[in-house]
Amino acid sequence: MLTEVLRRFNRTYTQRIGVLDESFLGTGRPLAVSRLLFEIGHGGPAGVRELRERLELDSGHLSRLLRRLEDEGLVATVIDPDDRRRRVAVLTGDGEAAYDDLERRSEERADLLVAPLTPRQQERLAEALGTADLLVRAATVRPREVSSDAPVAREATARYFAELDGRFPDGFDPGGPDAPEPGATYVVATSDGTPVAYGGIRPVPDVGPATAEVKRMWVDDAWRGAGLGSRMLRHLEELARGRGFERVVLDTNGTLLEAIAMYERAGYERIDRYNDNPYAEAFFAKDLPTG
Amino acid sequence: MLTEVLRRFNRTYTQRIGVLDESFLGTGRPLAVSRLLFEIGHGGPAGVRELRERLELDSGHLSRLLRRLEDEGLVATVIDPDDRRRRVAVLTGDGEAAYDDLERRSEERADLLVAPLTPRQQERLAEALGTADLLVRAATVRPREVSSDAPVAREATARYFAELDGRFPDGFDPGGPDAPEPGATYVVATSDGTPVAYGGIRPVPDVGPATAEVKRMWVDDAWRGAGLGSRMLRHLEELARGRGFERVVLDTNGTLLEAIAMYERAGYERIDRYNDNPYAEAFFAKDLPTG
DNA sequence: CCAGTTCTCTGACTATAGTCAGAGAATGCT
DNA sequence: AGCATTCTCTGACTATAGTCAGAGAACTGG
Repeated sequence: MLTEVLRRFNRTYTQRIGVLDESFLGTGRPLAVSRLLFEIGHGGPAGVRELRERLELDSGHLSRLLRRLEDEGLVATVIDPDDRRRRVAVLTGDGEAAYDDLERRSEERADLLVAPLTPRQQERLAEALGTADLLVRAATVRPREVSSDAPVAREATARYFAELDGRFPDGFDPGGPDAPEPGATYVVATSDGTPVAYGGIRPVPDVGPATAEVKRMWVDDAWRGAGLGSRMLRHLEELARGRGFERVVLDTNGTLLEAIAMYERAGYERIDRYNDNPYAEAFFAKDLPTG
Repeated sequence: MLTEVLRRFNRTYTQRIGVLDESFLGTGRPLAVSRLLFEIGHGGPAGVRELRERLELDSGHLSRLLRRLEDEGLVATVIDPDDRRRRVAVLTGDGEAAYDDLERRSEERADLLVAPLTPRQQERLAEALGTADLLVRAATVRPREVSSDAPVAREATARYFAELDGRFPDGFDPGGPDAPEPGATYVVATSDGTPVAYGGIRPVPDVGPATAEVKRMWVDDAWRGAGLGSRMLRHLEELARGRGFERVVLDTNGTLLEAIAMYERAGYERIDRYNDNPYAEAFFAKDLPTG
């Protein structure tokens, strides 16, 4: 069913919306060059390496595209002072102008495309595309293990703490610097380089035999409702199981209602307090299926 | 707002869903060739002309692509007996197989893409994409005047009558062959060649001075809810206004509730019966703004 | 019947995309 | 210090996409 819809949409897309790419045309620049310009302009200065990965281009190819933008005076490449092998591309003044022009063109195209729709219908379209966007992005994100002091991990942790601080009535204080917990393993899911979901497990032998604790479960606000939390939780459970744990426990605060609902959906049962975490109000456990 | 969503989605699309096009790759054929094969396979034998229009290809380019498929033994082109300048492309046995292979590949890709989502989420995605698809298609459809004996007009009329026949408690009988009404003008909106909305106006001097009647308003079942009916109605009103009419009237059957609701939303008011159409139960009129 | 039009095809290109090997500088590791 | 690795770039290609003019056959409308 879905695949059919997807393919039908694919068709509609290439015929109708795909025209947006043509806004790249009419600028006198080929598509690949415009895309590169767009990518550099989008997130400020960008390392050549990163551009290559994001656009999935061959290094020779990218190099030539960059050269072309340089020749046009739209981009300047400078050597990265931290690693003098690397180069970083920055938009020049003309480059900014060309980027803005690109933005304007694609907005015009988009406006033109949806002009025949009523405001209400445009709203529905925006909502539908937003949902589809979220779900597709969520589907293409994969959790991966990460060291707790990797930049993404630090960023995820900071955002996790910030969210707790915002949601707890009296705020949240992590209490001292973020010390690595012994034996802990962290998992992060990223999209375009920024963390969107995070979580970890660590052994807690004093709570029970073969028991692990789920820590720091966090999902980016904008990504809620796409099942990332459940997937992350399942992933952590699998990870624990693979390391011989037979039971996972976790604690959480009473204000985190969605989280609690999610744990319950995932088969977690309430247990008694097993630690002295002042922020924890609810405690859960789940036996992992062996096999 | 919407344009932002659209553009964000555009990005997601090219990065994630667009990968579906890569299913064309791995077949050893370039994208354009595969797309052509897909297009020919999709709707049975296809005239070269139609293919050129649907794929928006240069005639030389298309000719070469076709030649390539012929050399591979996937397609045979035969002269159209109705017009010996034209040629029609048909899949051979091997072509059918290659087409099926293509279908299978793109389905696999789609499955893989959405595999991490739960069934519920896949449903939501399908619904969102379906809505977006409908609205985008509806937005890119434009009404155009058409002679009442053009094939699309005949098809639309037949489907209109068929629908009435299905919805009226005692069926519907157009009563004799479809005679052209004097002075009537018909408008059709097509998508990929098939009519999706239809309607017409004709002068009815005996009902009132400078008065036109809206006839045969019809919107394809699958396209309801995208505002096509209202757009068609507005288009007909504009047409009437342009021809000097100052008032439009119309009749309809009581079972066509959505239609009645639409007329009321559009500012139509109920009037007394003005004809002896046995199927008509409700009568409406609207004064056209002059200017 | 014939002048103009339509349709598809070929020839002759140009532009764009993409690939692969290897050079030269910088860095990391031991 | 020295060796392997990483990073970007150039050279040398091939493949794909897209354009334009014009030829030749077939149709159409007076």
